[in-house]
Amino acid sequence: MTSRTRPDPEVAGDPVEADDAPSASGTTIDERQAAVLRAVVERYVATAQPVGSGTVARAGRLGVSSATVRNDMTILEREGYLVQPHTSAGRVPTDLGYRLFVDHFAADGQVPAGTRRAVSEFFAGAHHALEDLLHETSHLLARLTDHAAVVVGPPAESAVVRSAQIVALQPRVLLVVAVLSNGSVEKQTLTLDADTDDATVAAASAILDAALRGAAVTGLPVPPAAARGAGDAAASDLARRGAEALAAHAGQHEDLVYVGGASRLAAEQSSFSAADRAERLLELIEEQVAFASLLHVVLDADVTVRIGSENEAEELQECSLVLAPYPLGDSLGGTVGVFGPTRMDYRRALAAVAVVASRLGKRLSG
Amino acid sequence: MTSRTRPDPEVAGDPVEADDAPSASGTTIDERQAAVLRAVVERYVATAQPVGSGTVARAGRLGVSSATVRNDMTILEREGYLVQPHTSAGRVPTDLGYRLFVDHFAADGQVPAGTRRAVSEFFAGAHHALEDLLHETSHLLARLTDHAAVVVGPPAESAVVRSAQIVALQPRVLLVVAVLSNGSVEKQTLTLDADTDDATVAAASAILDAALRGAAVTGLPVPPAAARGAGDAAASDLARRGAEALAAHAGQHEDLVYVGGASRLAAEQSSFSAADRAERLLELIEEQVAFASLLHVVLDADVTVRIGSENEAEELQECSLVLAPYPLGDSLGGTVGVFGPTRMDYRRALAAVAVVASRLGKRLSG
DNA sequence: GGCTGGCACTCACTACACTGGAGTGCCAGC
DNA sequence: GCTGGCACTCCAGTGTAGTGAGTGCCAGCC
Repeated sequence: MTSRTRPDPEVAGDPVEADDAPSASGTTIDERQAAVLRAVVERYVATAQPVGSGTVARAGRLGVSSATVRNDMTILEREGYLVQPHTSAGRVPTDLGYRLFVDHFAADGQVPAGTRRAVSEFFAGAHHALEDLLHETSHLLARLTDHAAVVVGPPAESAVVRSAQIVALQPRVLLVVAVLSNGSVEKQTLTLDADTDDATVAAASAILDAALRGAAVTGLPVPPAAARGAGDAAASDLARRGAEALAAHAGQHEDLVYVGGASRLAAEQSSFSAADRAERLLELIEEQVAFASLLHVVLDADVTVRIGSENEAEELQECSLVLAPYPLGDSLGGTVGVFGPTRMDYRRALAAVAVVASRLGKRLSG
Repeated sequence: MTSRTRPDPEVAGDPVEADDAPSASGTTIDERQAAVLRAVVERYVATAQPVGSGTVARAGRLGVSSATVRNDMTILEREGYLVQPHTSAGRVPTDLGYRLFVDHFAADGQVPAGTRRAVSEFFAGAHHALEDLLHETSHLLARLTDHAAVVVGPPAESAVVRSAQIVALQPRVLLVVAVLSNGSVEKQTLTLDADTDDATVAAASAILDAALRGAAVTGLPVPPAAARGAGDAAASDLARRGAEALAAHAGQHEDLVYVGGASRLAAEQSSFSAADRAERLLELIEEQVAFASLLHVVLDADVTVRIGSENEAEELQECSLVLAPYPLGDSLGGTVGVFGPTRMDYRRALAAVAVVASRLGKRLSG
C-alpha cells in the first residue's frame, strides 16, 4: 500500500530518516516532528489555510506548547517539508512534506465503510459493454474522492482479433469491423469508386475473417495477398484493402482513457497558482492520447502516488496522482486513478483507488 | 441565416420594432438607437467592460455627440436592451439586446477567409470512422470560435441493422455486435453460466444475423422465437438472448454528443456570475444524455441562436447557443453548435457554425 | 538538554478616508 | 432635435492606521 520503492523509515523511537531532504546536512527529524508535519498536512488539507504553531498545539494531540511546535516547524522548514508563504503566516506543506505524510501516515489502508459499501453496490449492478463499465467506474471514483478520476482501459496490445467482417452501409461506403478479445471493436469506413454487389462484399468479408481471426492486433495481420485461387479477384482485393485499413488504424491505436468528474477541476481552480492551470489540465484531458501516456508508468507497484513536482509533465507540477493497476484475467489490465491538487486528502484517495482497482479487477476477471 | 421565426424588423427609415420589449408602452427604437446598441454590443464583446456614451461617440461611426448617445442609451435601457451595472458605469447589453443585435447585425453571413480555408482543409483531410469525424469536427468548431463546441451525431432512430453477430471473447463471455447503417456499432456483453462451443455460437450468430438484418433499430427486432425447427435449441436460445440484450440497450440509446473545447469554459468562468457556473456546465456536459436533449429542438431552422434566458435549462441561463442542423443523405442528420457566455462574438460563431454544418452535411452525404 | 512562557517584531488583512475619473441625468440654448 | 455644459454619483485606486495571527528568540525551569 505504500508508494514508491523506498524503504519504509522507522517512525517510532529511531529518528525518521529525511532521505530525500534537499539539505546537505543529512539531518533527521524525530517522531514528534513527523507528528507536527502530520497535523499541518491534515489541517491544511481541511482548511486550505496556512497552519500556525498555535493551531497545532491547541489541537492537543501532541501535548506540547506552541513554542515547541514552532521549534519543530523551523526544523521541518529547514529540511524542506514545510514552507511559509510569507513571514508571520502559518506553514504549508511542500511536495516533500506530502510525500512523508503519504509514506508514513496515509498507508494504514482503512477504507471507510461508506466507500466500501458504495463500491460494492456499484459492482453488484449490471453493466453492459466494457466501455460503459470503465466509464462509469471513473465516475464512481470521482464521486468517492471528490476529484477527477481516470480509468485506463486494458492495453490494446494484448488483444486478439476474434472476428472480422465487411459490411455495406451504402452502395459505395463499406465498414470494416473487427471484434477484439478485450471486448472493443475496431472499425474503419472504406469508400469505393464504384458500386459493389452484396456477393462480393460477403466473399471479401469471409476472406478477411479467415485471415484475421486469431491474429494479434499489434504485429498486425498480413493482408492476404491476391489469394483464394483466381476465384474472385474483386473480393480478394477488397479484403486486402479492408485489412490494410484496419492495420493502419489499429497500429496507432492507443489505450482508451475514461475521465470522470473533470468538472471538479473547475472548483479546484483556486488551488492552482496559475489562473489557467485548470484550463490547461482540461485541455490535456481532451487530448486523450497524450494524457494516457502520462499514466502508463505504473505497472508493478500496488498503489502509486505522484505528488506535484514528482510528475514529469509540466502541466501536472501542481497536481497529485494516485494510481493503481488492476488485473485482467491473469495478465495486467489497465490503471485506475485520481488526480487533483497536491492539497488532497491522500488517505481517502488511496483507500478509494485501492478498493476500486481491486474490485474492478475481480469484476473483469471473474 | 436569421434566427427564430420572427419577422425581420425594418431598420432603415422606419422605426425598428421592439417586438419583444418588456415595456408596455410599445415604444419603438429608431435606426440610430439600433446603431448605438450595435456599438455597445461590439465594444462590450471585445472588452468585457461596460460601455459608456463617450466611448461610443468617440468611435465616430455615428457622428453625434456623447450627450445624444446618452439620450439614446436611456431609451435603450428603458426598452430593456441595455442595463447599467450601477449608476455612473457604462451600459451592458441584456439578453434582449443581444437578440436584437443578432437579428439585425449578425446575419450578413460573411465568413472570414481564414475560417473558410480552415474548414476546407479540415474536410479535405481523411477521416476514418464516423465517430472520429464528428469528434474532430467539434474540435474544429471550438478552434474556429474559441468556445466550447458540440456535434450531435445522426439520430439513431433512423438507423437500420446491416449486420449482427455473436462473438466469443472468453469461454463464458460473448459479445453481441450489431453494425448499423449510420456507421455506428452497438455491442453488448453476454455472460453465460456454462461454457459454449464455437459451433453453437456460430449457429446463434447466423440466426441472429438473419433475424435482425434490415430491421430498424427502434421498434426493434422481435427476438426470433424458438424457431429454426428443433435443430439447435441452444443456438436459437442464445440468439434470442442476444437480440434481447441488443434491444434493451439500443432502445434507450440516445444520440451521441461530441464536445470539443470544453476546457475553454474554465477560461470563461469570469464571464459567469456564479462561481460554480462553469463547473455546473462541465457537469452537464459530462452527462451526455441530458445535454443532448437540450440541443435537440432545432430541426427546421437554418441557424438558431438561443441567448441566455431564452434557454429553458437553468444551467444555460447565462449561456448562448448557436446551433445548426446538418443533413445526412436526404434525411436530417444531427446538430452542430457552439456555446459560451452570452458575451460572445455572434457573427463569428454564426459564420463558423453555418459553414461547418454545411460542409459536414456534404461530407456525410457525398 | 529540552520544554516552556514571555516578549518584541513582522506583516497580511481590514477599515476608513480621500481623490481622480468615467459616466450619468438634466437643462438651457442653438 | 442635437449639443455643450454642469452638477452629481460612485467605482477604483491609494495612503494610513489598527488589529491579530504568527514568528523568532531568549531566559528560566524541570
